[in-house]
Amino acid sequence: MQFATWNVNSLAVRLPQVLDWLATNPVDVLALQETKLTDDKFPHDAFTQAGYQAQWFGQKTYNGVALLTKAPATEVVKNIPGFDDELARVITATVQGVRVIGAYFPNGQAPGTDKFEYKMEWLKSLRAWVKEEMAAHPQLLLMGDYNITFDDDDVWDPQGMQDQIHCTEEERYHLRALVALGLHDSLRLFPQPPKSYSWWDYRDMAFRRNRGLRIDHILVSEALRARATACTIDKAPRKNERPSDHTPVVLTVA
DNA sequence: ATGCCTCAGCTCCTGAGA
Repeated sequence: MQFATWNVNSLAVRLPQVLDWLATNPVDVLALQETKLTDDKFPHDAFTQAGYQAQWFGQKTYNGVALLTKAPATEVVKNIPGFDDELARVITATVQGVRVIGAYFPNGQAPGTDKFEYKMEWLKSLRAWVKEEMAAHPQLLLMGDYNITFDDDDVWDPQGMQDQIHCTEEERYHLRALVALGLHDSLRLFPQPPKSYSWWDYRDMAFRRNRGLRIDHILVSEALRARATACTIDKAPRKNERPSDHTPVVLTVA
């Protein structure tokens, strides 16, 4: 069984690329972020024709998340229960016995801003809720665009980005606190090429120069870690014409 | 350079992303 996450930066623009990718990477679950579509505009027919059922939760202009699944998705929850949020960032469902949380974590803009404070509050609420979900669902996976790096290995220029957004100690504290619930960073369960990133700026030929960040993650519960056999970053879609600035992360479990 | 690209939209500039 395979799970993947991909921030597509507008599903309206990227739909053909997502369909192409699914045709060659027929994963069981694909979590999308930054669909940037209101729910009435979600292209569910295109996914149905491709053999995927969809659950979606969007809004105008920004944010928006979805889960594409081969098998039916049940117990669907949108956003974080108990956390009042105007922004569409989280979608959760049970698929083939696995609790799947797809999330678009807040960017946070810069330390000291209102958006950074919102990111901290959001992270706190997410953690409380993930803890509850883990108690109810031993087989659990939290994947998406975290907008946080774990450490210097996730950053092309650790010195230049020290204490900058995605790399602050406060953000990393919250990321480690999620792990401390009993989750595992899938990618690092397996050997990876050095300088493995999931996002590259559109500017300055950043992808060609591999000036990137690893900010898209798949965290898995202990029960799912025991089943994991591979985790990879697929850089191929970043080479497309009009690519998303993010590229998919893929987890394989037995 | 509070910029460099890219995307959405009250669209020919601005806000936001990361």
